[in-house]
Amino acid sequence: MKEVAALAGVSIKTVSRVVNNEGVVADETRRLVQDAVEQLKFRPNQLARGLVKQRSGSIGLVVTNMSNMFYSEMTQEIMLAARARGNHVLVASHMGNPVEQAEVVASLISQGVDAILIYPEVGGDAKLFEVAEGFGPFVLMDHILPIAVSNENIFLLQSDISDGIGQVVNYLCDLGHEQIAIEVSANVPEARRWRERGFIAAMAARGLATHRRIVSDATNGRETDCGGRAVEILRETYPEATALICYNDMRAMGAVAAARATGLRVPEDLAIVGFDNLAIGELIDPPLTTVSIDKAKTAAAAVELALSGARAGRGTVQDPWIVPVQLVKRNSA
Amino acid sequence: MKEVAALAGVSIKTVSRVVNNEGVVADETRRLVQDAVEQLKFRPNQLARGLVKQRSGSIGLVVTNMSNMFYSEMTQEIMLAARARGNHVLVASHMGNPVEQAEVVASLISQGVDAILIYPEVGGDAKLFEVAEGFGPFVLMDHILPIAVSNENIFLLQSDISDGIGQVVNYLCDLGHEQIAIEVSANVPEARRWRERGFIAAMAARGLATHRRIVSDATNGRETDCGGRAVEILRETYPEATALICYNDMRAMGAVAAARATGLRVPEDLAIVGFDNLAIGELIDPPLTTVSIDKAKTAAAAVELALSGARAGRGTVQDPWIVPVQLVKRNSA
DNA sequence: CTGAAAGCGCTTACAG
DNA sequence: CTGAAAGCGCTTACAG
Repeated sequence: MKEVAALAGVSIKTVSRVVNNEGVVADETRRLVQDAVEQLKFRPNQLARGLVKQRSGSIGLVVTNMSNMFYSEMTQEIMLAARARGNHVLVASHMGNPVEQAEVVASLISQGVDAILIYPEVGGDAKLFEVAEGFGPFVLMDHILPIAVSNENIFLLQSDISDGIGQVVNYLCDLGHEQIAIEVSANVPEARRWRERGFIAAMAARGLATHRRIVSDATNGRETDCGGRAVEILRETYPEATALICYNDMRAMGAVAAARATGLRVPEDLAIVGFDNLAIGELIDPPLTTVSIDKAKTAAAAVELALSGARAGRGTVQDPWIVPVQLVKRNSA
Repeated sequence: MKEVAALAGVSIKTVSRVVNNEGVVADETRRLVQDAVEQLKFRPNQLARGLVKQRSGSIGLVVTNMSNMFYSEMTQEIMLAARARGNHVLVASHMGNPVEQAEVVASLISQGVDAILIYPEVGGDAKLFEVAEGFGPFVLMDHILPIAVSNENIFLLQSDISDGIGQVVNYLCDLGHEQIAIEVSANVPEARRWRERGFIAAMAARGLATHRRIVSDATNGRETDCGGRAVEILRETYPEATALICYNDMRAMGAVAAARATGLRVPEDLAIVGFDNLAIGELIDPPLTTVSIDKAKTAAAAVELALSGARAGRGTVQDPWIVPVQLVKRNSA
């Protein structure tokens, strides 16, 4: 910038003005500066800008594991939404490890991100909030706060899971299913109840009391293996089940593969429903019946919260921002 | 830092010394400073540090589209490799658009990334190098330079595609296939030749001259649809083919789904082979035969080039860093 | 072993 | 319409 100013014969302040297109600059002066900028291939240093403006123009995104397609599809949408508003995104994964999660968040804050979007690992909240104290906006995605938190920098954005479960249950019941199992995650006490509550309520509304909860976390942490385990457990503990609602599409795909491997026809012997509406679900055999969450809309909301914080006027801890959800009927159920 | 210095009763330089664990500091002074750091929950501002050190501690990663699982799996590995060396990663996607690609790269550079890892869109090189002029390290992944470039800041890292194709061809030939088609991308002149050359050479080595190239880019840009189109085109133009080698796993999965939809059994009527060894390939029916690229090793190499540049001593334009590749035999061929 | 000065490349708050 | 000064939060290159 100093060089540009020298070449154009003006002060750096004037260069700053034309580069940022702010204030009033004489047309001729502007042209002079623009020429110098081109000639020197000058590109403003956003780091320096960020230092004085106290905002870096980048937001941090923390996911569990990018290999789970849900996160990669969401990441894609979040990148697009962020870029549409002139921001970058720094991604990191915590791999389901609360310690790693806290470190990664601390590191992102140190790096100067303006906000953090995170799919928190359940059980890591205490450490997380300790590390993020004083920082914000801090947007928690699809998360239920286990503890009362009164931090006006924390925001909540959730898909309407229990409504989704309700749609699934009604659909399965309409199909004639009466023995329905739901797969939930072992180390997710709150989220489990979230799903479970919706499930039990929806079943009760249809006059069904017989159902079963399957806890199937695979020790290796691979989502698809969890789905496979769910089918095994189902055969052992609840063989009369005719339908299985999986925690997400990755697991549902694992469940479909496992069912096939044990000679079960899907959906004739066992109907399987997923959650997330991943693109790949359309391609497997049979195409997956699932609950679609609007990823573009969710991403836009997340970026809105990240950039506007409290001014967004939504998504507070008291009143989470809920994104609606839609059943997609295909052939696995 | 100023506050910490005040609280500890030392100069900010001393605080800097203990925070960065450099130079010599008296034990007592160190303790004083550490206490102040804890009390104030001080976290060094990496932006400021980056400004003076002229390195931000983050590297940019530009992929085509995170929804393609190949990129998300690679992103995961790159994040891990970067973090292992204390770096962050800024991700962006160019969606196959050369203009967007150039903008995204310029923006990343402006943002102060220390290096850029990119899966370049073929045909966008001119614009890309113009925008990246003077910047480096600039690591091009799985890319062939269409033009001679003598820029010591540009590095090349590639999977050994043609060896992979060779392994596939030999495997298919051993299985008895003689009519083999390969799917390539339309707007990828160089990369096309890369694959094609390996393919033709391998076929010739087995004494086979009959083969066919399928160009099947779906207009909507969805990889899986490209694979579907490939099968359609194959039925129309080369029905005697018994095997199809797809450009990648996403396309292969689309091809499997399309084959199934037209009543073709895989692999009995049509053997299908992918490329990339995505996790999901194991789960579809039939499990995908594919070429595995070592993503962790590739990511480590990429980050090495990004951080050490020319000092890595490998991966130059004249002598690209080639990562070996391995056929994974499953049931789709 | 410790600190004062200068500066990284910008912007803010003024003054002219 | 334009510019000089101060400062964002650090580090570098010194001096003591």
